[in-house]
Amino acid sequence: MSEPGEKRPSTIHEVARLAGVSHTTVSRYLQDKDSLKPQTRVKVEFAVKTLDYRPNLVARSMRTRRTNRLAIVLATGPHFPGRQLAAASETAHQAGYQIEIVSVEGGPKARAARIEDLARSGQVDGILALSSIDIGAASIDLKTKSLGIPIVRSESYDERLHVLGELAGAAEIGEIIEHLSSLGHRRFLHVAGDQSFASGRNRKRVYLETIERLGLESVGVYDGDWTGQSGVDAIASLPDGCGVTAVVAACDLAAVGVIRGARARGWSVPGDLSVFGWDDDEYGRYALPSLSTVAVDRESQGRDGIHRLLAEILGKPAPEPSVRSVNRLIHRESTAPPPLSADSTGADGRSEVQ
Amino acid sequence: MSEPGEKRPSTIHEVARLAGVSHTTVSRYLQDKDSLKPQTRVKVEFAVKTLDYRPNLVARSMRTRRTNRLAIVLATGPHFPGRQLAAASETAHQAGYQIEIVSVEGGPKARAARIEDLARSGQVDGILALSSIDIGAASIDLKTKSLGIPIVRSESYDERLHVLGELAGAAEIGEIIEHLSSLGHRRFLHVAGDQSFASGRNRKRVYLETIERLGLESVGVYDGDWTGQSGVDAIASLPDGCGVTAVVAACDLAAVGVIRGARARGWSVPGDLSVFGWDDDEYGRYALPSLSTVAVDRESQGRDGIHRLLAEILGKPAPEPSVRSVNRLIHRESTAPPPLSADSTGADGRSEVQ
DNA sequence: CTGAAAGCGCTTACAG
DNA sequence: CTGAAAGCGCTTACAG
Repeated sequence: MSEPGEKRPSTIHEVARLAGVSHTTVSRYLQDKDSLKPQTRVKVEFAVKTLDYRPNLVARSMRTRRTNRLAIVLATGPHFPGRQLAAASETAHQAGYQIEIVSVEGGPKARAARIEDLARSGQVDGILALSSIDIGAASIDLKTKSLGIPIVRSESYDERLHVLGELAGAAEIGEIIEHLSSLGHRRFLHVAGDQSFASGRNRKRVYLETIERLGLESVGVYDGDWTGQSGVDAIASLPDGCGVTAVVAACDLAAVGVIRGARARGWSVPGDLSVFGWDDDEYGRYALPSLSTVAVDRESQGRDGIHRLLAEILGKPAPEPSVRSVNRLIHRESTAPPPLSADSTGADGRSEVQ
Repeated sequence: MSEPGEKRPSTIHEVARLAGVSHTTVSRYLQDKDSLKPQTRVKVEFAVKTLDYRPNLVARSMRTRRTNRLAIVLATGPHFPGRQLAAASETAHQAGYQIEIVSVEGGPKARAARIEDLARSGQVDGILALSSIDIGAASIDLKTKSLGIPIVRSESYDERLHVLGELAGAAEIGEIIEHLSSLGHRRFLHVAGDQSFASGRNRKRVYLETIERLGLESVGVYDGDWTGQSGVDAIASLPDGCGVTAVVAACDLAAVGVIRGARARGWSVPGDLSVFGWDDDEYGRYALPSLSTVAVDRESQGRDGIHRLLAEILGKPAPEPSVRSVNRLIHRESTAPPPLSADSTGADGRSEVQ
């Protein structure tokens, strides 16, 4: 292991010796170069450069009881929150913090345990749980225990304000249905996301409530799992002649599956069936037909999450989100008015050739 | 900051006091419960449980000079290596290591600097750079410097063996062209990936070499950037009557763009134009037409990367990859023999309605 | 099998 | 402006 060229990193003492000062002075230089008299500063500067010295961050943390590191926990899955992360990293770096991403696996219980270990390991100053991870009830346990460091759950602006109550974080599903209704659609299907995720549950609930509120009809909810296959299966499971003309999918991938499933039954999209997704994934922009969807302001989510976490760490009041995060509907080729004969998805089937 | 309910985490000394033993004994208990005599062990066990004690990992690391943490560095981008990460995490956990994911931003220079800082911070025992990140020449600098900890670059099996020489990591491009050629295709187009990535460069090089080797024709290489738009633009840039019948895209997203671009010119896929992607993204499976592509064995990549890193850390010889990683071609609806009249992508254009 | 002592590499009062 | 001393919470020889 100790090979010839392998230098051990130099310590603050070695720098001090080379500079001819005490290690206290070197430490001071590290904290604030201007606290040294110029002549001393030059000597230390030289020694640091010569030895290419970097402070041992573990030792520093041990002494200061701070790490300047923030953990973002998430579950690796089909929907990796890359854009939230990028924005969160940038925000954290600006505040002088490093980000570490920790993926936690297993059930809610195992995940909560892992988060608690992390919180109490002394290795990070705070934890941001992206909303894509579901620690559910376990997060309440975490709250009541004292973990020593703040844990913040990233949520959408709407969820945070609780303004929309039951609609929290899925209000756009209501807008989608209203829009489709205004185009003339009356019979809907929802391909739900994994119900172990809050986002999946909320979208399903808002779907049902909006159908009810507007006096529309639902041919049912297909309990999917965010996959393309669930979209295919949802359509395949529909009885002939059900008369559905619009599908609200919980995510873009499921929506693409719905379109494929529709094609397999000879239904045209959007001729016979309108399909709405959620995510604004890049694929949907180029798909045939391109996908109507919900563009999520992931950057704000990541940014605001870090801001709230930093506020808690520093003991400041929770900040107002800089900009109201906008989850806006994007209308593309997969939605249109329903066919004149509302039963084109009925028993007689195919109204489009290939 | 110090709120009423906020307990400070307990220390090994407090456990020792409660158990009526020395903190040395508690530490010993933490390392190996069987090294204590049963009666003592019970007392310590009780104290640990009562105080819900967790060792401060920062202090432990400081003392042992090991962290049992591995960093995986990557650049956040359109192709997030979720599956490699999941496999890498699992492998690391089995070996008793925690994984931390660090995203490094900026140019190659800035990224290399960030990696060096990390390596010398004492916060991790080793670093795995997923091949999706390009530290290029900077990685050589990193090698020559002594960073104190091992850094391993994750590469595909082929890259590692250097068996294929120039074809490293992109051999499947050759297979794709051979297959398309066997179907009767003669004129090709390559939509290249970002040339600042090794994978982008290799695929382009193998494309050109294979075209040459098989005596085929290329109407050119469109220098793309992994996006769907680059696929659209590549097709739009083609002169009328160029006679191309097959497109080899550097990734699935570009391939989807190509299909959309073809449709915009009235070309049918695969009727007039065959399109091959690379990635086996889930979208391509459900797209219309579904996408022929290359399935990458990302799990093996992640697993093998960690195995090699652990071997270096422990000073063992580099392990043979458990299974030869197989990047296999998947043939779906987007490829077929060329049209009988080979100039269907020519000036007269549209051979398919809608 | 157990305890007293040293020390990992830093930072931060406290003196001067 | 600078230095000597204490200490962050652990682990690990070294004695007993």
